[in-house]
Amino acid sequence: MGSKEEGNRWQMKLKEELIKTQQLATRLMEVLQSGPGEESLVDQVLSAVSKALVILDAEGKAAAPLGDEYRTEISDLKKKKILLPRRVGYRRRAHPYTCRTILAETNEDGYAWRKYGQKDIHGAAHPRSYYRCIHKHDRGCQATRQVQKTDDDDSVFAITYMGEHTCADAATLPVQGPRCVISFESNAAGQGAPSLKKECDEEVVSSHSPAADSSSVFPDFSAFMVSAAAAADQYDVTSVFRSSTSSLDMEFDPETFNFDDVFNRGDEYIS
DNA sequence: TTCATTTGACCCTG
DNA sequence: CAGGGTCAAATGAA
Repeated sequence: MGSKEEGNRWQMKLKEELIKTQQLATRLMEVLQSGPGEESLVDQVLSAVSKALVILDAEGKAAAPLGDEYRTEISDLKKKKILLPRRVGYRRRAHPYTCRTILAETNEDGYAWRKYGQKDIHGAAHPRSYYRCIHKHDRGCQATRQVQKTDDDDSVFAITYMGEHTCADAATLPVQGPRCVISFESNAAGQGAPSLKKECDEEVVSSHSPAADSSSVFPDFSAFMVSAAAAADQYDVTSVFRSSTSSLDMEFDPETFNFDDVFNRGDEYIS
């Protein structure tokens, strides 16, 4: 095809355009001072562009087309840690979503999760597993969860949900929520409890506090209520619907109530 | 061959 | 610097 010189020219041009795009996205992010959705989108754009630049730089140095031979070379460089692009757009727990922790007998909740990591946690008997929604990439679903067996009971999972599913449809909606042994409430949620991480307005779902969004954790909320009540029959389940101790001081009819509304409003209150 | 999980390294926050 | 969250290559299962 073209000469080496021509190849370099289009690479330069491409790089120029990518840099321009990167700058524009950066400016856009500043302008937006945006909500999570837009910010994450801009992040993705920035990340993609930065990665492209890294690749382009690598390719450019070799000034050769991307043949298998060259790919192997890059792979080798990576192995030797000579060519390791810094993770761009890497943001930990940057999402402003709420966290909810429950205890459940199973880590199955009907959603499709992809495990992306596991860590031994300091002082904990069991490792913590990290899951994200399988639709993170194709639908941009930001929901993640952490699953860890409790120290005192191997059969009970402490599951922390972060973010909500934005991928929900008939194919992904769970048939039934997890069998919940018990769930807690930190009534300090929104009151700045010192133990709560700043970056995560942790809201621990309570059997007493259904007004907090339980639907994202247990889309089949009534099933959750029944199992929770069965597991802890000392709870006055009916009282939860009258509870005024929750962060959302409101009454509702569980038959007709729209949990999505609660969640959305809940976010406003929480954040 | 494809896809999910494992695992070690990277990176951020306190 | 330690601890923990995330990434992505390696590996294994279907």
